[in-house]
Amino acid sequence: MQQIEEIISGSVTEAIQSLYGRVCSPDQVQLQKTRREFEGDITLVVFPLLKISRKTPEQTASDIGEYLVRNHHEIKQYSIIKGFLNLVVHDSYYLKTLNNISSDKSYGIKTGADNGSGLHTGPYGGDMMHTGAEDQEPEIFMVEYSSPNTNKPLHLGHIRNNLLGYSVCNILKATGRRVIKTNLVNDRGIHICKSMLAWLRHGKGETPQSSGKKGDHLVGEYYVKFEQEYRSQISELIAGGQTQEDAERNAPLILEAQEMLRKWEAGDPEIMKLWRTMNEWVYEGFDETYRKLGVDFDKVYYESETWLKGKEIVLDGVKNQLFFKHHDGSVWVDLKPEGLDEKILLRSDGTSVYITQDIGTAQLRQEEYSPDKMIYVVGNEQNYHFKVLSIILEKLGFPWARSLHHLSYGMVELPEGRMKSREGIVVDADDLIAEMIQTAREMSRELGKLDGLPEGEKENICRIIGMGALKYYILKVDPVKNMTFNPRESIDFDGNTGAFIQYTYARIRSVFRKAEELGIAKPRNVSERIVLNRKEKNMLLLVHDFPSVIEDAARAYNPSLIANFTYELVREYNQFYHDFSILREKNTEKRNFRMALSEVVARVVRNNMGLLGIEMPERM
RNA sequence: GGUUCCGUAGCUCAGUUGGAUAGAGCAACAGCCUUCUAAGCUGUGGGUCGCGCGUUCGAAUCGCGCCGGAAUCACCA
Repeated sequence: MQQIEEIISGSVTEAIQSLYGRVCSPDQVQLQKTRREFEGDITLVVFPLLKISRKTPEQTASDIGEYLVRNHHEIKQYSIIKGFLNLVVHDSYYLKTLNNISSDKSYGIKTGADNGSGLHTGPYGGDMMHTGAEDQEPEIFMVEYSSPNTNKPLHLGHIRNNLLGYSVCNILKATGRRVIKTNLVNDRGIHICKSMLAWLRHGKGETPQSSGKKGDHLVGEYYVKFEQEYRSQISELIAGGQTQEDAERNAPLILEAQEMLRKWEAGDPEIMKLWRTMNEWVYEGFDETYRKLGVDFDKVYYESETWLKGKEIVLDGVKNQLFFKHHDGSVWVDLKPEGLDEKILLRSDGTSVYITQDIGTAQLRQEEYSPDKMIYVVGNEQNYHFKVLSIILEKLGFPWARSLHHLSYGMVELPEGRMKSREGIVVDADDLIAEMIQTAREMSRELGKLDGLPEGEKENICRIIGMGALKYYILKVDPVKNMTFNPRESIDFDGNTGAFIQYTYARIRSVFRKAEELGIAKPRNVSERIVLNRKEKNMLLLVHDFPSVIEDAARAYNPSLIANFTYELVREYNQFYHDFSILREKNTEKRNFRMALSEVVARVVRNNMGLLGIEMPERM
């Protein structure tokens, strides 16, 4: 409600000045949307002003209401309920807004997000956002997301990560920031050695080509095989009298894997060759999953290329006495002054740990891109890690240390509880995607709505619906919260779902196809004298708010705000669609208005869903 | 045990600078298609906003203390 709120807020200040001869502070002028059950669009809460007016709430509200109606033609009338001054904004104001929006193809979107989801691009035409900031260099955001290990395929947790990261990037772009999407692939370490070892022992030369398996799944199978074998070795050792801990440390398989890691770090040609080969298989698999998910990256970092960098920085830190060495040669940082514990930075054998590598990568990113802000989309299980990382970078004196932001998101749980990869209770990303699309196919066949369309088009629509359902189901939830993934519910197409939103869009498109059939031209401009009904006004209010919702979502790194806003808008539209005719409206001015309104709603819906990475079907 | 996060209808979730009688969807039940797409719309029932105290004209929202759940505190990543 940016514009009108600014107008009203300004005139309330005026009113107070003129009525009571006092200046009030901006935070005393509290405006909000009028609740549904009362007449009005915007409500002024008068309680904070009573100290100034020294009158009753009713009298104060009445004074101000009177002033506003007299001095501002946008305000049509007012009513007072308790301490709430409800203001009715003139319909013509909203109609004017509609005309502005209609002619501004990039309404609410400052810079086109070139994500291939049909976002309207172009310069921002309106003047509702960021006034005065247009000349400044845009801020650069580097957003890291996905960051998989290369020993197994992507699962449901990665899906939330990828969708969140990708969507946040779109939203940031839409508010005019420059964004560099980045992925940090954990391609080295003990985990991949486990897969490699199991493959050497049992693989018999199996390749994706020879087996017809997707590369990441193939490698993942060997990882599972390793874990199984390792566990049975542990059991044997425990049966032989060892403690759990000793058994885990002494099992021959783990020793062999560790030996392999040492060889890798020493650059053993045989091991390197196998490592490259198996990682290549995984990348081909990942690429396919990313493509299906519709996410991509501008820059990919590999841990194997950055891990040494962190080591250098840490060793410098030792020289400068920021860190210290234990007798065994391991390097630590003391975080007790910060209320934390000591944290290891280099192992006693000199090899680097996870956080070492992250220090190096951060520095590398600064050298290459000098971003204003570095966002890490990483699960909340790593909250501690990122807290420590920030403190260490600050200790090291990097001026950009404070530009790190951990976009922490909650776990995805199944109705039965947490996913456990060791017990095979995981939702595989590829399986899930296939299942969603399959359900969309079955649903479409049942409803028969796509009958008669070419097979390819049908398939594409089902893909759009299935993926939309999945993406919406995940993105509508506030990132900070743990969420339950209920497979049955996720493929639901009723209610607050992606399909419901897509359906609304398809309906509007259908109206316009019909209009074309009937020879009804799209209106260019809408009369500003029309009397609006409740539904129409509600929608205009929402559309009017749209740019500020995107700003909020960008500020909070929270796509769910956009999802929920869009849901509210389409719910309103469906009620309107049910209660009123568009093309059959006899009054031409009204018909034109409703067409223009529908067109704008469709556009906002499409743009918003594009920010979530969700495509819109022309029919469904 | 320390730290951080979460707790709203049977279930999944909204509710964001503190504002009016806390909202949706799912599930259940009852209705609405000769019409621009019924993947829709309408209605009914369903709440100690985890509990308590405090701040305030006003608290789901802020503070403190409990209770419950999750994560984390590794020479794993």
